[in-house]
Amino acid sequence: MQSVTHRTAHGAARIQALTDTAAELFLERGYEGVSIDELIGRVGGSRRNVYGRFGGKQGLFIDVVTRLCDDQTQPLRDLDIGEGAIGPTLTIFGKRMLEIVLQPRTLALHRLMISEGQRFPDLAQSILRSGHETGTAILAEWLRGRPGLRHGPSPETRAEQFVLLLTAGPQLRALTGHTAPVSPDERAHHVRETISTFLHGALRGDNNQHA
Amino acid sequence: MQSVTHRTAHGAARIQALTDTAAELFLERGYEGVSIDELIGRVGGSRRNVYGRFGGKQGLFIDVVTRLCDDQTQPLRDLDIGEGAIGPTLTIFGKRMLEIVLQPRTLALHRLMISEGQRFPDLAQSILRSGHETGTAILAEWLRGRPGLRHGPSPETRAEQFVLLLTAGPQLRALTGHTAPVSPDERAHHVRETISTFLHGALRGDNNQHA
DNA sequence: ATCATATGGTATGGTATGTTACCATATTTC
DNA sequence: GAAATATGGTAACATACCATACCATATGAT
Repeated sequence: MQSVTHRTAHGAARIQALTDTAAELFLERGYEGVSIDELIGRVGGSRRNVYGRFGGKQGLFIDVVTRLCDDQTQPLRDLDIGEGAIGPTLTIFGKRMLEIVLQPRTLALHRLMISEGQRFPDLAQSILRSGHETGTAILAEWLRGRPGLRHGPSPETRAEQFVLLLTAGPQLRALTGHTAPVSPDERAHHVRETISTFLHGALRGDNNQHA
Repeated sequence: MQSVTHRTAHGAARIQALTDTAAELFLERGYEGVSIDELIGRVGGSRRNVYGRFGGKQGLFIDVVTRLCDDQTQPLRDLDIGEGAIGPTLTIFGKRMLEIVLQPRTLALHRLMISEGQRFPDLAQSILRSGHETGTAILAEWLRGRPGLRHGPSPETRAEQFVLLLTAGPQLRALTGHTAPVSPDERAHHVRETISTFLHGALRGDNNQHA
């Protein structure tokens, strides 16, 4: 293990390239699908950059995925849903959220969470928190204190219901190789269907009776 | 490749034990996590049972997972939801479906679908069809021709919405190591919340207006 | 009873991989 | 300018693993 300080400028750039390339490779093929040899072959430099700075393959993986989690959280935090009526607000939120979830990087990170969840339990939870849970928390905060919601489930539960209703289907299809709703029209249609069910339910002429 | 007929009784039992053990190991550790050496070590016999009958590790994996798909479909087909009112019917269906989804085997198969989906695309779709899609198809069939549903999404879409709303959350938590709703009470509560939102929506005093 | 076949057990080839070690060179710091 | 340190490149070590081959034996078919 070498000192963390005293980085050569060239070395710092090398480390940057190392983590960037490692991120792409890990996202594409998972933990076991990437060999240090190939990684070094692409980036250049020597193995000591991996073992000296990250303590090995596992350390590199943890470092890379942790960074990917931060990157994933950012666009969710930037998602400003404003103060409009509930219908338009959910439309804005839904379109943006669906867009983020269906990005190749988000999908790959989600796959990583499930594939390597046994080997790296803490990482799996970090991914879940930085993605899914952050999205629902933002929506829950908006829903809280908002009038007009039916009694029953908490805002957190409502928010999770909406997010799952919105994302789970397309995400599952994308992960299994089916084509997800790719065109903006298809996505808008899906968002509309989701909001309709979420707000009004499937029952016709429902007037607040119980199930 | 040896003849498929002329199986010794002893040999047939050996093959059975081979696929059974392989199923457990693959479900637990994935494709790359299992070595032929360990498999043979547990079951006994020789490697030729793998290479002669299944053509190698990939063949064994495909055979095993295909069988697991059939096993997974069976309890879904046995799920008789009868002809009752929509509320009680969804309760029955929801409880049973949630129970099936949260079984360790179902969870492991779901994880396999996502982990090895790149290496075995056809298998991933088989798993999706035999599980998720079979469940939604059964519910969609029941919903079709049923009066009282709001216009808009098709029965297939409605059924998928219900199934995702019901299963996606607990499944995701279970796959990432969080504790899923394990006690019958927790599950019943989750089913109730799901049905409430699915039937009536989140909006109070909703009287069929559009979003 | 005899022959064909399936099976067991072991050995072997070849490849891939994670990890550590060593030495020469370039770069930074004093 | 000199010492300290980071970095590059290569090699070596130790495993692990898939796949195939070979021969002796047990089992089933005729």
